[in-house]
Amino acid sequence: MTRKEAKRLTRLRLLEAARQIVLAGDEQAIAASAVARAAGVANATFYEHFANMDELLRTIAEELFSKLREEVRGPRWEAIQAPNNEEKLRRQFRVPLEMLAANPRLFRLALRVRHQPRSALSESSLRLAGSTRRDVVQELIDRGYPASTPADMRRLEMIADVIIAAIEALSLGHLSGRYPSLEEIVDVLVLVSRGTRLVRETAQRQAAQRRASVDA
Amino acid sequence: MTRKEAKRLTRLRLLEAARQIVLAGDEQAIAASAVARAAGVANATFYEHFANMDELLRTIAEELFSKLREEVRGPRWEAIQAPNNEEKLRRQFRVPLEMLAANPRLFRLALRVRHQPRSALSESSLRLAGSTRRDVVQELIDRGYPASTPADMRRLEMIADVIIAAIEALSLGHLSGRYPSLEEIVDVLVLVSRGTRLVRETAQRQAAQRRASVDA
DNA sequence: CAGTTCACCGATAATACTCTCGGCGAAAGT
DNA sequence: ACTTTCGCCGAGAGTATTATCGGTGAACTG
Repeated sequence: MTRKEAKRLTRLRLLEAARQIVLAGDEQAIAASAVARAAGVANATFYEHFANMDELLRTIAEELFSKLREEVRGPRWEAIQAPNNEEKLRRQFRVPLEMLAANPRLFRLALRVRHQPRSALSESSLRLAGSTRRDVVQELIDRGYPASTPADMRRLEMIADVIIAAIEALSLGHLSGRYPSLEEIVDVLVLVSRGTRLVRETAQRQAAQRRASVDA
Repeated sequence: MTRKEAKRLTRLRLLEAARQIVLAGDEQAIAASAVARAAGVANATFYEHFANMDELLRTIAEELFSKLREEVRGPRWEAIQAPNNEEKLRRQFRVPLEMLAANPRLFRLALRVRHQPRSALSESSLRLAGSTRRDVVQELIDRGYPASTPADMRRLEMIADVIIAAIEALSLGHLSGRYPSLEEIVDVLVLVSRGTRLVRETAQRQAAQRRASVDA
């Protein structure tokens, strides 16, 4: 079935052309005609594959952002394997930093699109942001942060928001050349997270007290 | 000179119409004709006042973002007046939080536009971001953080970036309804900044040692 | 009061984009 | 081999925008 394959190929060519335009930062005024031109097919052919531009944009947004999510999330087990706690914490910051630095165009796209409710790309970007927050919250719970009351959960979400925002802001500084050394960035992130550990220690003390009173 | 006044008035009407469109989040596809229509003047009249859309956008960007800067920066003296150090720190977080929460459309515009190099609005937004960072760095220096070496300065800029990113991220969470209580947000910000104070204490200890060795 | 300026406007040329329609030619079916 | 399918395309109707040009009448000038 060569015909199906050919169609799949032109669809892929259209998607790839659009991906390049979007990653280059020109997604504002992206036009079906421009995508078709870049893909080397006629204008009308675009509409054989997609009902309109939004449908194509939603497709590539899904691909790009789920890829970014996997890239940032995937190597976490590696971070967890670290020999001691200090190094484990450093890796949990270093791994996402490296991933964002390695995908600057995709990272910048995610930032650009996040606050643009009218864009077809924003929905996927927001889903990515939401799942990242959930992941970080889960990580905090695994590290022993308290999560029993709604107020606890709100605090964990806030801490997660701060950690994510910090990693993003410093990655951006790295990409723009202001902070050339990733290790210096990790130093600051470790420093910042030191304050939040008070939350955990308080919770552990309280848990110990609870255990003691049960024993008594 | 009623004619000059009339002209100034229609210019203001055009600016106000554009401001509303931009703050409503429709700055992507904003058109000269749409602005003229909203301002109640003919299309051609737009070009009596501005050479093109970009010129108008740069004008309102300058106005809006310098206003936002003043609003966030202005009440700082009030924060500094606080009775004790703990309350002073809390106010230094609370004041910008309240300002961002009080200007949600403008705040969201600043976020939206920041990573959009092709937008006529981005330049002003980036200037705002840069000056905010300088302000926060200065604040850290005033609070006794070390700033003698380039590495010190980089660290202060990173800490400032983290503080700003944290305030913005949590303000956004507040606006989206996730964190209804500003006091809970301030709690988390205080917690986070606790870790960075290690930098200051180390510097002060070193300064004390220097003084001691000079005395000796 | 006569002449001039000028803020505004209607009309329009030029440009760009979306989406559809009918046809063509090669692959697929029988 | 003959027919059908279908992926692609050229052309074009419909729509929206930018930017300009000449006209108009009221404000300004002397």
